[in-house]
Amino acid sequence: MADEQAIEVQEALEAPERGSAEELLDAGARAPIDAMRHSAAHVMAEAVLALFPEAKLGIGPAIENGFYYDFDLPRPLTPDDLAAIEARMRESVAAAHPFVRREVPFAEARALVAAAGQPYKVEILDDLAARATAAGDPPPATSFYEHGPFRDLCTGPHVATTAEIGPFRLLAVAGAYWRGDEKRPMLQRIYGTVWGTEEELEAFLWRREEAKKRDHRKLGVRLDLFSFHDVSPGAAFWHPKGWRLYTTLRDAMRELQARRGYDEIYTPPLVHQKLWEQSGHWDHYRDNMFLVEAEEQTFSLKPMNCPESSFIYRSRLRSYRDLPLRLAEYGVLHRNELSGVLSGLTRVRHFVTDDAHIFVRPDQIAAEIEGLMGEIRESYSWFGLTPTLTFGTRPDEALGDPAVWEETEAIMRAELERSGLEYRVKPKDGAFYAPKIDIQITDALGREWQTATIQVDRVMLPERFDLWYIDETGRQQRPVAIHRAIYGSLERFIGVLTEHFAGAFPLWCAPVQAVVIPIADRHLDPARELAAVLRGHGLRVEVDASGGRMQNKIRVAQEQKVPYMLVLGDREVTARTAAPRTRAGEQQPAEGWEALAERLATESAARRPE
RNA sequence: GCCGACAUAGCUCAGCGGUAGAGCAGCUGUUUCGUAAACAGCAGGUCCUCGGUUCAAAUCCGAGUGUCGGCUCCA
Repeated sequence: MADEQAIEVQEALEAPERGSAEELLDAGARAPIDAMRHSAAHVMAEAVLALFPEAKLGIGPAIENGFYYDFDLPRPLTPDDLAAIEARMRESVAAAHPFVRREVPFAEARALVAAAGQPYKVEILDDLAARATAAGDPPPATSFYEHGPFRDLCTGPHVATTAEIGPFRLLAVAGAYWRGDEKRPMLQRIYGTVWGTEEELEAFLWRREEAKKRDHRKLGVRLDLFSFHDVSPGAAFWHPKGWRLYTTLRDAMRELQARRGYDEIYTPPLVHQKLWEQSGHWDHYRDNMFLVEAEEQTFSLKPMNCPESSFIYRSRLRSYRDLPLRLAEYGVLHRNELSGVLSGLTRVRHFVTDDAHIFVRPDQIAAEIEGLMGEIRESYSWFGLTPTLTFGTRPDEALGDPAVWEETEAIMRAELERSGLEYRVKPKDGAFYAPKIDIQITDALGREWQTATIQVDRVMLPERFDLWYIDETGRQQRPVAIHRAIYGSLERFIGVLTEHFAGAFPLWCAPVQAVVIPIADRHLDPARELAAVLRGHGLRVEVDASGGRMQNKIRVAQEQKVPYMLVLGDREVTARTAAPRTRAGEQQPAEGWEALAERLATESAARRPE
């Protein structure tokens, strides 16, 4: 059942560059990097005020990699403005203004910011006062930080002088609602990055460039995997190569699921309104659903599979002996995401998840989770990824008996421990109907993505859809419904993999596993024969029949990131061999066709990440 | 949805009031080549859509569509 959080494949948090230098001190300045970044925000505000005296200041915190500051300005900023602001900032840094802290009584502080014509700052203070009053406290003491001509309401801390701000760069300007509230004014947010050393700044900018190069939206076009068209925003058109990748990933998961005792089902994508009323989506999720009218009835494209799987569960009487019942479904889902948030494959309106609903008896929860951990560990090893886990516990407004929650959470926690995988706990971060384990992966550029999720639901599906089974004493019992996905959305997973591997997919899932390269046209027929031999072993092979030179064919295959290039010239044709070259540039000794086919097929079947 | 930017050949981009351009890819021909680009020629466009300004619009203005950067980080 579940609301939007059920299988939250869409909510991946892209958190660029975690860890690294964040908490490090700059050796020279001895200032924590956050103080440096926050100080840079002040310096930027100083520069903006110098250029736009009428600017109203929002907030300007340190963030991952840098800082931002929000401004209410008379006109939109241009890239030229950014350059001008950055130039003024450098002057301020060169002037080495000391940061001076001043403690100021509340009333005086309020008068100061009001006199300065800073309504957002006044609002911040009024909020603080209101909160203090609500807690029965007197208005809080406040502090200002000053440097040179600039003064800002601020708790600090800051570096000693503006000269201690490390190498920085302004990055972008973007709209941001005041306090993240779409009903409040839209401010202009300027993002910047600051680092302790020039090398770190360069490294950051390099990673940023590299991330741009690896962007799956660009690689998807270059590798001919998929395309997007305005006739269906937020939905990929899969080209033959992309679809090969897609089906290969899906079929690998199907193979694993078959081994693990899953059954696969398929339920209709178009479902009557009344189901959504029963599930609760009609009240809570309608805005995100695509509605379709037919004969004065309202249907919706399903945003998730859960409710319909309950029909299959209830299609016959279930015995305790039938459980666990593992129903996997590659259902086609549609969610009407706001047009502004769509982004390549990672934020789409149409997608498919490797979804499953597992119905178990309460005494089977632990064993099932243990099994799921194994599934996750195995499938992520295909890509050389090590998942990290996040355990979300009971939120404040949760459905169901707190005692049952506690019991479930205890079981899950024990299994997390046993799994040996790294995990963190986010208290109260569970779905409102189920504690959950979210799975994150960190890609080759250190970016973290959320993919899979496991939710142990003892309320929503079981109760709301009135599911039960007959126990050994003949009584009706509620099953537990475990919602789980491992890849999450295939679309998104492919987007993440594309960026992780920079398009150089492991052999086992590469859309084209080998290209046969005839040196001259007289080698074309043998090349086709070789390709047939390889295809006979289930390999995905192409022949480069273009009129180009061998060097050019290698270059093309190299750019297409094909794992193996099999060169065929006079020597090889005579000997019925081929000379393999890997995309890493390694030249391997010529090998007989059959032996080569067997070797590559074995390598492929092993599903190794390379 | 909201703020800003962008939309020119299959791809990457130039042109920014006066006859639509390049590189790559494609096609044709020549070359038949030994591990990351042979040579030559040809073809390729409602300059996103609709409306407006102008003698004249890819270019300026407005609306629409799509794409991109953001809209969580609370002095």
